[in-house]
Amino acid sequence: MNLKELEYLVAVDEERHFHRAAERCFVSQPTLSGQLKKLEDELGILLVERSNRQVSMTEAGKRIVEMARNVLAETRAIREAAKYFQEPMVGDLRVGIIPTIAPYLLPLIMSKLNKHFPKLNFWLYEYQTHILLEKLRRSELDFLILALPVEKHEFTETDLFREPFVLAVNKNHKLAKKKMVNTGDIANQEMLLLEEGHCLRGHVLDVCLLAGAAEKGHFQATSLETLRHMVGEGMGMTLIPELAVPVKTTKSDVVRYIEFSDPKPYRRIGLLYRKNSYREEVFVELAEFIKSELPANVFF
Amino acid sequence: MNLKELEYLVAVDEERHFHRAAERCFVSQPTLSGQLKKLEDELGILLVERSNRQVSMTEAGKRIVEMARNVLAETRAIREAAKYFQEPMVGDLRVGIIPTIAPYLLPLIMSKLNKHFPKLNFWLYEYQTHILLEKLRRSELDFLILALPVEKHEFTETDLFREPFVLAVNKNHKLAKKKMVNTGDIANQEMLLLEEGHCLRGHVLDVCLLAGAAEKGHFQATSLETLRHMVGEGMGMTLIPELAVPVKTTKSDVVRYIEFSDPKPYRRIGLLYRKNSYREEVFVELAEFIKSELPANVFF
DNA sequence: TATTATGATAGATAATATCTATCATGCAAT
DNA sequence: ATTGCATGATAGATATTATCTATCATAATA
Repeated sequence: MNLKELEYLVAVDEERHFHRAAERCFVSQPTLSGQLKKLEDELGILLVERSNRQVSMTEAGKRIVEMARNVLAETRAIREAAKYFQEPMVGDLRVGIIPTIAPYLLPLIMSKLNKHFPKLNFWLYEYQTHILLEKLRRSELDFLILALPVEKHEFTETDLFREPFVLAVNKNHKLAKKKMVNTGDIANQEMLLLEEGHCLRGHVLDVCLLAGAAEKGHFQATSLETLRHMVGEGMGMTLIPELAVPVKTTKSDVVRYIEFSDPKPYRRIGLLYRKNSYREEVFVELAEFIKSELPANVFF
Repeated sequence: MNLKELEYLVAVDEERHFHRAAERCFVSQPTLSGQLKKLEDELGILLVERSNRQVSMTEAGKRIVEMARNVLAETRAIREAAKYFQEPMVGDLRVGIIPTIAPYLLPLIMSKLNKHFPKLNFWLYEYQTHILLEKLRRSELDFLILALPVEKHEFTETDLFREPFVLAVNKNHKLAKKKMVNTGDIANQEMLLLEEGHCLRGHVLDVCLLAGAAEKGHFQATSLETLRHMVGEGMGMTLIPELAVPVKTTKSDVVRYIEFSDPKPYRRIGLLYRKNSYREEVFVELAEFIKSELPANVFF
């Protein structure tokens, strides 16, 4: 068995055609045929069902081509790791961020990140936590920025900051004039929440349950911005994470944002990457840099 | 890059000596030296630090040798999978079982399993759940028999049976003469429990908390048999899983086992294996067979 | 029945992994 | 300082094998 044979097998699985598969591997069709046959002989089983009209994989072939893909992915990873060791802070970095952080955090840090790590290319992907975790596991992403904890022992967590929640109410609400609120103020209130799937929904719900507030039924929002507009329409109140609060608010704004007095409710935001990732040092350095560039209001 | 180069790298890492490493790979030392150099040239980094007196791995080498090991492990898995497809019900099967099931379940099924699957060699390993899960993840074991659920999304669960708990009391205890008990009977009682680490401890504790019983302090047992003896010594009562109850009990036995009336407390016992394991069919067939051979008292 | 698409086979060639023999280096004992 | 020893590197020859071109075999289709 060798890596080329496995490449040929994968190519045949994907092209379902020996000639095209061979072309893709930059070899002639007899070469590919021969090497594939050699692999089958060595393994003692038929992997590919050939007929003059169509190519298909046997049951064994389907299983083994998956394993072959794993092997090839790992060899790619070796090459990438080698490149990294040649020069650590160079190359592509695929970053996953949850939708309730991305639009508020990225404008604060991206230009600084690009300036400080000029040879790193950041590829940004925005998905909900469960999708990000799956993509991280499959090595489709290199690290994530999301709300902690996630409690997956295959990943390493690094804290970035604690983001306080702020109460968002309509300007006509009786709480709108207060400078500060405490959790007692929202007891027995009904809260607008994000739809299922957003981790923020769960965190806000936790705060609400603790404070004695409940979810306002039939009003689940699909994004934080929708939620904000719903508050603006006077449909209810909600909790907004600090970074999503506009920096400047004027008296004409229909939504008022009111800080909580201590102990403030908050969520932990952090960085997540695969344990023993060879780029661990990069991630740690990134985390340190991001921390140093954050506004003071997320450290309290 | 090819598989042999990776083998040579791993051998050098393990032998820390080019000649011995070459011997292990059945090639001459110049061959190994040359191929390793080729790998380093291709990757563009030094993997092995050579001096006349000692061989050591560079930082990059340490990381990459780990990845190389992964690649080689996966190729071994391909070969094993191929063997499996040649003849599915043949070969070695490494089975992990928790200590509160193994000594009671295995005598009931092992001889029948060996008769029914004569070409399968069962290698049995007894550890607590968290160790088994780690070994399963690392492919050191093929499947587990343990208490469900474990809620690891990388594994597939298959139910085997529901094992009722039975109350074990000393023959002099006031409950000893009852034919049946219900959870009300153990309210406010103190229970002897297994030490931390055994999943059975948690399950029994759940039942106790629900029934209003509490743990008897300072008396944690290291095994189910110790627990049974402690009951025999009159130190207290406990819950014993059905399969651990002796088939025949006589009036002279110091421990009395009393069934619960419905709804009986129970634990789910099942089979666990890695998702997408190519041997899934074997495990499903094994589960079916085990189910068909179990005594009726674990199905209720 | 001829045509076409497809994978298999044969034999030659190029690439390369491997071998043996030897060298270069530096530590250790004298 | 000198010699011997252990160890990895190098050179050149050889064996292995991956690959190529040309051709064949097969079956579906017109």
